[in-house]
Amino acid sequence: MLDIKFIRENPDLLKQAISKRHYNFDLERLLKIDEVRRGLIKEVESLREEQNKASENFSKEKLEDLKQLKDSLQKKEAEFTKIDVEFRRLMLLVPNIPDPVVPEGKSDEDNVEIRRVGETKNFNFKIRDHHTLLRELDLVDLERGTKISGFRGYFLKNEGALLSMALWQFAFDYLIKKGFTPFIAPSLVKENIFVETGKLPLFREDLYATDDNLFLVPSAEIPMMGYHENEILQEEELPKKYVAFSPCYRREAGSYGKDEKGIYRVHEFMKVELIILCKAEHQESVKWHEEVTRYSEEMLVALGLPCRVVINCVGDLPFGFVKMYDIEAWIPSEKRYRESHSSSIVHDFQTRRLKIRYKSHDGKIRFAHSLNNTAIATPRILQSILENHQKENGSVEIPEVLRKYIGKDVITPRSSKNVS
RNA sequence: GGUGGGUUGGCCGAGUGGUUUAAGGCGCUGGUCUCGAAAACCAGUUGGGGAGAAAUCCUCUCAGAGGUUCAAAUCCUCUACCCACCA
Repeated sequence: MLDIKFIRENPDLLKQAISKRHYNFDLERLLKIDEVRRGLIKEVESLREEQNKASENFSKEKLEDLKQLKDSLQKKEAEFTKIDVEFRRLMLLVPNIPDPVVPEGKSDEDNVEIRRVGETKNFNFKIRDHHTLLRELDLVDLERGTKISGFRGYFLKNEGALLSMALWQFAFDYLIKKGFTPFIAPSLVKENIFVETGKLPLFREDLYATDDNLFLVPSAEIPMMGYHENEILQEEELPKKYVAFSPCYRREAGSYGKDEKGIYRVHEFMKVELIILCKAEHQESVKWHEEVTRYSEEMLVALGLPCRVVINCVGDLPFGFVKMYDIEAWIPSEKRYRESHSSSIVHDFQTRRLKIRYKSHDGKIRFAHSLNNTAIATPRILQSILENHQKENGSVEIPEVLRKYIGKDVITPRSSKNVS
């Protein structure tokens, strides 16, 4: 949510943002309602003042006057409530303003490359794609996954399971060294937190709901942003740097037919996510954004995965975000980079809804800025790891940094394994 | 699942319809005193909203929502959470 005062004072900026996003929103109507609402606040409050004063000097003779006063106050309050409900409904539909550097565009195809990191390998043999490697190395069971979970279901097994846990542990270890506090976050979360993080009321079709008014989170961003809901922090406490593991659930509505095979696009996956709460300055947000994006790149480099960073175009920029980078890992079989990470600047869009504030050194209370960034997402990243580290004989070398967690160097094909 | 008790400011805690502008204490901040500190004393100390150039004024905020009343921390209803006991 944006500040209504900001909207009121910068209607043109917001109009630009709305048209840049090709978003349908009647700003004039919001501004009109804001004006009417403020007029009603004034009227209601002056009636209350009158009533407070009259009640202090209560006498039985004036009872009839007081009753009339109460009556007109209640009518005015009802009028206000009606406008206020509409005002708040509209405020939840106002999108965040994209950073001026965000390029125009409709979909991820219009994202713009910023840099490439690492060298793509030239294989001097015919490479296997990750579907083949997963099958031959017996790392995933899609048939039984579908039997149990339905479409896009999967079981990770053998080194597929071990590699996943090693990746989470690797990401945790790496980020703890960078000063992040580790968490395991809840993945069943109340509706209001989804509203406050900007995932509702729009985009309900992307979420799994339960019968208990709880929703399954698409990212630990949701519970971790809720963590400090309704709190006032001290400026010295910032930045808050959190790294959280959680299962993630996405209905992938509207992606029928996309990536139907394999483990790239699934309904349930695991993710290590980091969030940062920092001072309410754009430069501070930018600084941390660049910083945490680099952490993710460094982890990919350590895993031996070439990648590139793209800046997402407006069409691929979520409703509440200001600026987003995707990091895409190299997929040798497709000869292209594919999204494995997202790193975003949110400014105070979520913290304003969540009422996460801090008291700054000048004594003012401000809404903190927030950022979120993928540290590692499994099983998606396995695709890139398996393909990039495959050898001619069909085995896959385990990235050096993960070996200590798994206790072996190479994953060998099932045929040469002693499988029970 | 059932019954009872509870939820008050940063913290503890008083308060059962109208001088409560929420007593008192602790903590914190500033000041006086002091070479400096402690103690003592004085003052300040939740957060939101509206009007205003500002000073300031008004309004809401006692778990949350609604209700009764001229008037609600206080009475009523519902919800959430905590504690105890029962099944």
